[in-house]
Amino acid sequence: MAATRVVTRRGETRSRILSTATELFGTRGLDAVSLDLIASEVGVAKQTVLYWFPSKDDLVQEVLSAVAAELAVVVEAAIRAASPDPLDRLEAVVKAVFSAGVRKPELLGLVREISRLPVGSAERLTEHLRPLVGRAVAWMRLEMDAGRLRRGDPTMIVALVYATVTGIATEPEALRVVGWTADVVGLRRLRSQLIDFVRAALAP
Amino acid sequence: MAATRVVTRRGETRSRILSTATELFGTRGLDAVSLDLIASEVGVAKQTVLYWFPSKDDLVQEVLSAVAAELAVVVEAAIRAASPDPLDRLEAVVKAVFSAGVRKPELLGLVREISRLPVGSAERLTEHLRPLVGRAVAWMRLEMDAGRLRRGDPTMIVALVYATVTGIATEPEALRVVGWTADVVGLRRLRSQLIDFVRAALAP
DNA sequence: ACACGTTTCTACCAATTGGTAGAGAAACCT
DNA sequence: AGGTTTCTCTACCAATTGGTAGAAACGTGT
Repeated sequence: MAATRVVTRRGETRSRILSTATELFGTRGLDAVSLDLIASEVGVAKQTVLYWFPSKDDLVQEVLSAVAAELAVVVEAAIRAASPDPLDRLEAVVKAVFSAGVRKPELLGLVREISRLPVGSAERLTEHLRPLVGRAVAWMRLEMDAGRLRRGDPTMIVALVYATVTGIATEPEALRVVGWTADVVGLRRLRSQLIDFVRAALAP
Repeated sequence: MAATRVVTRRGETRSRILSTATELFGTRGLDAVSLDLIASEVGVAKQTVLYWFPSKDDLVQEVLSAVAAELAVVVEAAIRAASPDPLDRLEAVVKAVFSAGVRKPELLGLVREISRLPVGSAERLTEHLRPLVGRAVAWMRLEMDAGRLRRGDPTMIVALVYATVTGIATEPEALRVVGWTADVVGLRRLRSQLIDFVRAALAP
């Protein structure tokens, strides 16, 4: 029986592999996801994956780059759209990141996995995010000096906000310990408390 | 050549396997750590591991129980030692958990891994932690009613504090993006900012 | 019709995985 | 001493891992 080949647009296979890999890596972890799994999920042979990405490591690198880029876009858009008041701006970013984390858990899941990436492999992610973080720190220092944000070490504060948001957005399982449910109501409640929490922590 | 057997106290091998497994699982993730690795780290054959723990899953379960128990002890001790003022008490707990996380990253690392544990497997951890969380929520509600803590949904607040502390304590790699260094000075600075952050977020 | 580059495939491979079977020490008990 | 239980080992095994070699299908230009 001759295998009937589904006609696809040029390069489409590649991008489908990339997005499937991103999702799987982000939700289950890099080690737990095999090339076979990715391939079967995409509906293709493992060797097709290895044709587009010479090795698993190459695939991981590209996934990390793509994730960092997407996150950067989300944050930038939120900043640009928000009012100049620092707490409003912060709320906009928190909301945007939280929404992204809920819609695509793999985004934050991958960022959170930096710590157990093979050394040097995380560079792809951090290099992409560094300018974003740098600007956030500078901006925060400015607002602190102007008395519109609570005083503190800006770099640590950025890190703390990041830890809080990603921590809360990536651990629905852990939240079930406190009786939280992942429905629409639960999500709204969680988001509103998250924003209150961050606002209270940073109000001058 | 006859293998010379090192004389060990009864049951010592078992506990050595357990603690080594805890450390490896917590720092590298459950999937990334093989029985062979654990065995060689302990200095024993893989089958010795399988003698004490009939399967990898059994080992994981015991590790989770042990971790949960240890965390519970740390938290309880901190609560008992602290002054009754809610913010002081909270600070004591945050300090204790943070210290534990720095001293033994695997503790919080494993808790953080709940979300990607095989379903039902996380129960061991959550069951151990549930009473602790329950008491924390009840206590927080009381203090809120008395006006000594900022108002909010107590369960969500507990979750947020947890997310903040574990997030910041388990991601030294991510912190390097903001130029943080993992030396004594960096750690002290991080801890002080973390406590300020949580205090500010919860002060009435 | 044919050649040629692109894309996907089948067929393998060595290494590693969790796990089984059973032998051989060591300690403990009459 | 001899027997039994406790503990650790060597020797395997089937399944899965990331990866290689190379053939077949496809589209395109001639």
